[in-house]
Amino acid sequence: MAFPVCGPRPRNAAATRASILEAAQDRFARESYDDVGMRDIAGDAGVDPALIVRYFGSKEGLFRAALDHCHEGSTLLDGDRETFATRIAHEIVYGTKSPKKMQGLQIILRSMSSARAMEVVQQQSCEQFMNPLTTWIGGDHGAVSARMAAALMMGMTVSKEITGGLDLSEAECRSLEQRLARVLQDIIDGA
Amino acid sequence: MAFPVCGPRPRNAAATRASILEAAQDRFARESYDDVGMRDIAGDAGVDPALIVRYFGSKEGLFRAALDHCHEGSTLLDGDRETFATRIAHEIVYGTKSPKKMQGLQIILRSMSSARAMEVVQQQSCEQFMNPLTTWIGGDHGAVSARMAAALMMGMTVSKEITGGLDLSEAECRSLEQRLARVLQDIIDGA
DNA sequence: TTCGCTTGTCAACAGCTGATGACAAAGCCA
DNA sequence: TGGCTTTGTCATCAGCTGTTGACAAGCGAA
Repeated sequence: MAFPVCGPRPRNAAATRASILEAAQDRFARESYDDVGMRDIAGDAGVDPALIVRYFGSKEGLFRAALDHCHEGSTLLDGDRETFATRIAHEIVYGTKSPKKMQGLQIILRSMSSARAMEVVQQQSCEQFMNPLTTWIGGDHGAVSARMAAALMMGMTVSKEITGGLDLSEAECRSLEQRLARVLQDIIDGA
Repeated sequence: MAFPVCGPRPRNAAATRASILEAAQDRFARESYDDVGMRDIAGDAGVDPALIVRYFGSKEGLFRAALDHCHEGSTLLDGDRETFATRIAHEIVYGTKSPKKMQGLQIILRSMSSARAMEVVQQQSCEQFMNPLTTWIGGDHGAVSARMAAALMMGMTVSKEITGGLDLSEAECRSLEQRLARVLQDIIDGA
């Protein structure tokens, strides 16, 4: 990621841009828009902060680009419809702290309450998350089902975040996984 | 709230303290910890910012006091167990933007991703929200059920927040309310 | 070589933030 | 009255933030 050798960074605009973008994604997935500084991202990418401004215009521009670059609305929906709920439930209960699969969702949740990032979050969460889910579920009650399913997924992520990981026993984790899968499947089936 | 007449505020420590606390609650329920400034709260309360520091020690102290002062874990659970889900569902779907009933929950969600407020949020959300809910639900699967119920409630609130209110038709709102109530009731019943 | 464009770095700025300590006045007690 | 504490205000500070413009160096073209 960062460049170990001293001296200026090798001249490679595309690679540098990619480094910045990746660093931004990682940071924004872990900390809120306000808590992440340009100097933090620049440091991670091994780059001067001024370069970020040149490439992405502003911090908000970088944030938008980072969120844009997460195409997970589709990857999350990849797979059989019958196993959707079990896959998601497993990911939620046993998934790692910062899973690449849900990086976009993490970024959205982290910065949803920052006034500066709000506009970007609103737009992107609709385009990348809610709308794909709604059409994927389909049917007359697609919008309502999508709302509920998204709420459960986001809520569980928030809940984990707030209490610092779900502190449940092994048996409780299994129970949670099963019940989560069942409720989720019922929701998307329109039960 | 603020004092219309010019000149210094009348000398009344208790009332002034209460004014600050109320202003802080309203602000923190609407904006994130980072977005709310001492000067904002002081302005709302009609007080000099320095006075806040004297009464509450620091911004974090004020935030903790504001969150402490919300005893809604109990008020939210007031009422019959059979109608719990319908009450909550109605509140979520048709509740006002900043309901007094869920002010504590709003504050928690707004500032959950701010590093500075994190510690306070973690502690308070357990004491005021998760633990009461867990014991209220009771039984062997109380902890798991509480997790899921809380996730659904928080997730719906987050979802509304992210998309700027749930833009659904009247019929969809009714459908959402009904389905939400049913799912929620099933969760707390351990189905 | 020399020119010109690209890529990266550096120092610095204006703006805002939370916090501090000196100060003024009110109210109370002797 | 005179002195003391409480209550509120003011000016100001150090620290951090995003952003800017000047500067240095790489690198291909003429």
